[in-house]
Amino acid sequence: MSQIPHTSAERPVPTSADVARLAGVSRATVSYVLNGTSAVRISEATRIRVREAADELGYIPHAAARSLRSGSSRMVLLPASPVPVGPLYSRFFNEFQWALRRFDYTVVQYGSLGLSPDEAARAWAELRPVAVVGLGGPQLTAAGIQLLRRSGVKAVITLGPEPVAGAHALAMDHRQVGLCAGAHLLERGRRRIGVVVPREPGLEMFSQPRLAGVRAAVEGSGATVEPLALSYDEESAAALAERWPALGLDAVFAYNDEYAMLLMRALQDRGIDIPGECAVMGADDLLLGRLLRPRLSTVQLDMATGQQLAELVERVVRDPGGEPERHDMMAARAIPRESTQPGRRAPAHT
Amino acid sequence: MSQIPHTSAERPVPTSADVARLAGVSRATVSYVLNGTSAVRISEATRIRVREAADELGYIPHAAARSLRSGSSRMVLLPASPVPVGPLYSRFFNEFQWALRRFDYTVVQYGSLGLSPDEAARAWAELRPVAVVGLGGPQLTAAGIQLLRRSGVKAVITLGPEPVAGAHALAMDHRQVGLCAGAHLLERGRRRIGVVVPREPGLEMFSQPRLAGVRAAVEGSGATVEPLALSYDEESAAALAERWPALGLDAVFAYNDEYAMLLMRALQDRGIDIPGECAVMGADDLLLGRLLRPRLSTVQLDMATGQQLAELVERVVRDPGGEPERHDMMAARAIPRESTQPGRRAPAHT
DNA sequence: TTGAAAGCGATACCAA
DNA sequence: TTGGTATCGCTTTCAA
Repeated sequence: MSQIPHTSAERPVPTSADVARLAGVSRATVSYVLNGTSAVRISEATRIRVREAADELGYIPHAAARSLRSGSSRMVLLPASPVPVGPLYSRFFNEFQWALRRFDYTVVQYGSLGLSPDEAARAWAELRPVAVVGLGGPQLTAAGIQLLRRSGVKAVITLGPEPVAGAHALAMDHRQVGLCAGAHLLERGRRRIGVVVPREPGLEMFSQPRLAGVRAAVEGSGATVEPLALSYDEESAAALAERWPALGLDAVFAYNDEYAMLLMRALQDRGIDIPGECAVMGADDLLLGRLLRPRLSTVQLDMATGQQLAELVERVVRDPGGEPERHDMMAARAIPRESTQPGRRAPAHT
Repeated sequence: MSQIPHTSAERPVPTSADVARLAGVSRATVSYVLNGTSAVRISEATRIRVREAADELGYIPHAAARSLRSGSSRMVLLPASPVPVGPLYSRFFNEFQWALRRFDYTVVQYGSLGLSPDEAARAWAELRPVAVVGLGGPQLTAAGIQLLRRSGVKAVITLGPEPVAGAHALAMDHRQVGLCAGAHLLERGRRRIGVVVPREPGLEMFSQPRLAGVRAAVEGSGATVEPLALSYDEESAAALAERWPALGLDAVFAYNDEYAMLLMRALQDRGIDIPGECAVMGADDLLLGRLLRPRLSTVQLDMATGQQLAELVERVVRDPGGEPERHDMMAARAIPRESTQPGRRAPAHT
């Protein structure tokens, strides 16, 4: 009864039936025109009428209805990372999404913070994506992968360092990072190497392989490796610096450039000379490493390109039957700078 | 004909009809049991039979079918940011998603890199989300918002500094940041203030209001404000430092802590004393600012909590008719450290 | 307490 | 060249 002025907010959302009615054709014809179905020939006049009707109504197809009917969603689901990703990952993800869109996929990130792996997998499966691409480890377990496959997901691809049963893997082997760092420090004559392992949850997936890499690098050299837990705050760094003399280390690989900066500052504040008394090495080659004094030696990563990964997705979706493939797609190399230089004191500040 | 051994990969995805068949009941009963419909009483025996059948088949409901039938998706869509977000935003987003899930929403991020605003809005609308929450500005335009509303989106909420027509706004007014910084620098006796404006695209939305805030702060004080374009790389910073003497500035507000670190290093390398000759101020209160020498003064932001935003979403979805609300939800305050201290030289390095 | 059946929106086969 | 219609998986009203 009461006429609501609501700026027409109550107007129902137009469907293809509305378009058909306005254009004076059937819904089938609307579908043909709007999807450019080549198997059927429609007169130019009708095409135009349909298009105009769709425009006038502001018609937008309903993805759920379409995928229900067609049986496939062309949706690629990426479990969103709960930890802030660095510029490296960010660039990779952007590339990846862009490449997937060229293959006509819809890319969607689904955050599952606070969900158990099983709950998360269930939630993802409800969306019936055609592919799931995520970090392995706690996020994407073997059980979760099985569940996804049962609910019609054609391609499950993990990016983690460890391949997971049942999924294709784009193995970004972070041991390479540790190997590089370890080899570089050995070469510089360091013998007692500390390795920072962040206390922050969710990072074990990267930190453990990096630690293992350092261990592998020093294997048989007589050098020793000492894991050092560190939280990303000043107190933790200060406490570690306090213990430093007792540890008797002459080098430290600090997980990444940010932890390296944190620890290096704490060590310098305790009067420990870098690199004279202790070499410090980071990873990820962030800009900040070049801004520090001494300049921070680091490990640079070449990650897989998003394009490559998108091609893998497309291939696996097309042929879901194949055996899980495993691709190694990470190269690492040491970038020596001042913080690991042998036999000299840090340059004085200007 | 040909029996395919494919590890049962070809097995069709179970539907509620399969569950019904296995449990020996109708699909209606399955729906009642699995959704815990309270209006209908089902005997305990059947409930158990249905649950067991569902478990055995690994049945997972089809979200698209459900939302098609029910007419609403309970999906909240967040346009994903193409630029890597800092720890501040990351924490906020996590909180927000968590809170939304408590309201039984499904949160999905949709990246639209390389899509025009109109194309992006169309792509979002196809998913028929119940709400869209995004940064305003180039991402979410007035036209896009209208399109979304027409396709049934109940709540469109922008987070940007500027409210956009037709959307509710949780205005995070970044002018506050500039105001704080400007006021702090004035109070410290600085008169010629440079303001770094990042050249990186996508940041104007924040950098322009921050600049405007500084301008507002110095209004009438006789102090001057000089915008300084800067890219996030060493060359750009070195070039700016080169021009520094000619600029004759005695303070600079560097957009955020990272740009501040970049510029401060370049200035120090040119032999310019911080804060003696020039005060440097950052924003976002990152850990790295405390690790620099001199320690970096900064502006700390209190962003809206995710809980608050989730409540706004829920409220607007429940009552979509209301006038667009505008909430101001950002407070900022200066955190003075060494890099803006008056009348003294930087402390010597140990 | 349970089942039959309508229908959400879009697509594609078969007829006309 | 175009239209009628069955169908995808699920919810929900109405009957039994």
